Amino acid sequence: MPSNRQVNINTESVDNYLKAILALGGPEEQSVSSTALAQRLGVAPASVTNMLQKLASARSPFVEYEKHRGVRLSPEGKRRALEVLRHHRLIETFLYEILDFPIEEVHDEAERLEHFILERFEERIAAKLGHPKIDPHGHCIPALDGRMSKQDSAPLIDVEKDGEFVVDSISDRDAKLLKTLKAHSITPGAHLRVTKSPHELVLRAGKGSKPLHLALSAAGAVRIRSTN
Amino acid sequence: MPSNRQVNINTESVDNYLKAILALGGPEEQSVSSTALAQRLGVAPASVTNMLQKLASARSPFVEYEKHRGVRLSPEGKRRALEVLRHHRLIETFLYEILDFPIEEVHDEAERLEHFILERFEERIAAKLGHPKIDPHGHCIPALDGRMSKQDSAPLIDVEKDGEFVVDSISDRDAKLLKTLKAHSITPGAHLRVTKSPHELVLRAGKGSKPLHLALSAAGAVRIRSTN
DNA sequence: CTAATCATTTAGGCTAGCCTAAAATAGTGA
DNA sequence: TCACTATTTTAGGCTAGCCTAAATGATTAG
Repeated sequence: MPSNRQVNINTESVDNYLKAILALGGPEEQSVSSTALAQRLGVAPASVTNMLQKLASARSPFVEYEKHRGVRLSPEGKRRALEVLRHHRLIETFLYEILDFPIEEVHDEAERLEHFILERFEERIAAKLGHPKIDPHGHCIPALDGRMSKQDSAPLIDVEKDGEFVVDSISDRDAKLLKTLKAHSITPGAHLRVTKSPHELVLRAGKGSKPLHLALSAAGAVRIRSTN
Repeated sequence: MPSNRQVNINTESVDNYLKAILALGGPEEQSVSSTALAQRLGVAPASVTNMLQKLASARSPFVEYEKHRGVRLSPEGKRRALEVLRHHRLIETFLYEILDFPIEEVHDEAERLEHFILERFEERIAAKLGHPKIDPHGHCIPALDGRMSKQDSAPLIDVEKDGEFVVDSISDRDAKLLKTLKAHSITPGAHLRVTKSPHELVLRAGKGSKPLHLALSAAGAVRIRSTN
């Protein structure tokens, strides 16, 4: 009696694992460690191992996983991860544009809703919004087929010398930071003058807005591109 | 060591039980049997008993439950049930009005979403919709404080003699029926001529629409009021 | 090249919510 | 009233997803 029993996998939990692997793997889709996943998802490393084993041994596996060597998305896993990301960003856009949510609140609400909507819902809000390509944080929204244009931007933390840039995007995971940045008019598309000092960056957007002193630790959340 | 351990209750499941008790108890809030609940929720009677015991022994109980005598909502349970009902009906209205969903699809989608939205979301869509009092099926939407105006209508199945009526509301639980009714212009507010025969009702709405032969078994889904 | 450290996996447990089968209770007709 | 039937509850099991503690594997400093 071989142990090919069917294992049921809770979609919500799986989605969260896949999204985390997508995000942590970065654009080069590097393999991701259990610990990194555990930290991001707020669960114990042992729980991650457990789930990865399930994901890898499903009928059509969502991940490629070798013991002790981290995990990568399979093509199927990547497809699903991008689908969830598309849901997430469309919902964020929708909450912001149609329901007038403040920018710093859309992430948490979208996080909750993204698992429970069907294609039809997605289709309708995409249509209602005119099939947007960018969400209110400046992030690309994957197309229906999973294609997503490459980001032509760099994290603010990599800035070498003082200068002027355009804000490309801002991570949605830290609501407080998002609110602070908004209060200083630092939003996607804004022009930004950056002055570097040992422990912080000083940011100035537009003219009327006060300069913002940003700890280097927070500067990874903002991506910029050159003004031209 | 007393057994006063804290029991965690999954909100989604609880919500479904509370909604079912509210619906089956009717406007007089009669006590509801395990079997009726089991049937409506699609679970085994034993599962219902189990859950009712949990609901009744929670810190602030959602139901009043006596073995073998059915179950009623506690004030707290009623409050929550009406809150979920409000969510459900607001979401339905929203899907129909803003996202242009076909009427027969809004129920299932709302069913999925209603558990996962926060007050803030509810608030926004209520505002966006102009604080509607009636959903697209003709059902009252409970107010924020749980108050809901009494239905001044009767089930179509109670019609004694032929006559003309106004469609008050239509149950959203049978998508197929909803679609059929729509095709015959039988929607909330429509004028309806009803002809009774032993096994069916014949319904005619407006002038251009064909008469609909409706089995008595389906006639509980439609509520009517008198034309005046 | 070995020992210490760090990362990861295994083993064993827990809870929620469902199930089935068996036991108990309530209701009813003779 | 008593037995029969239908309803409801109890008892015992299962799975998913989490946990902790212990064991194992990988890596790195001396």
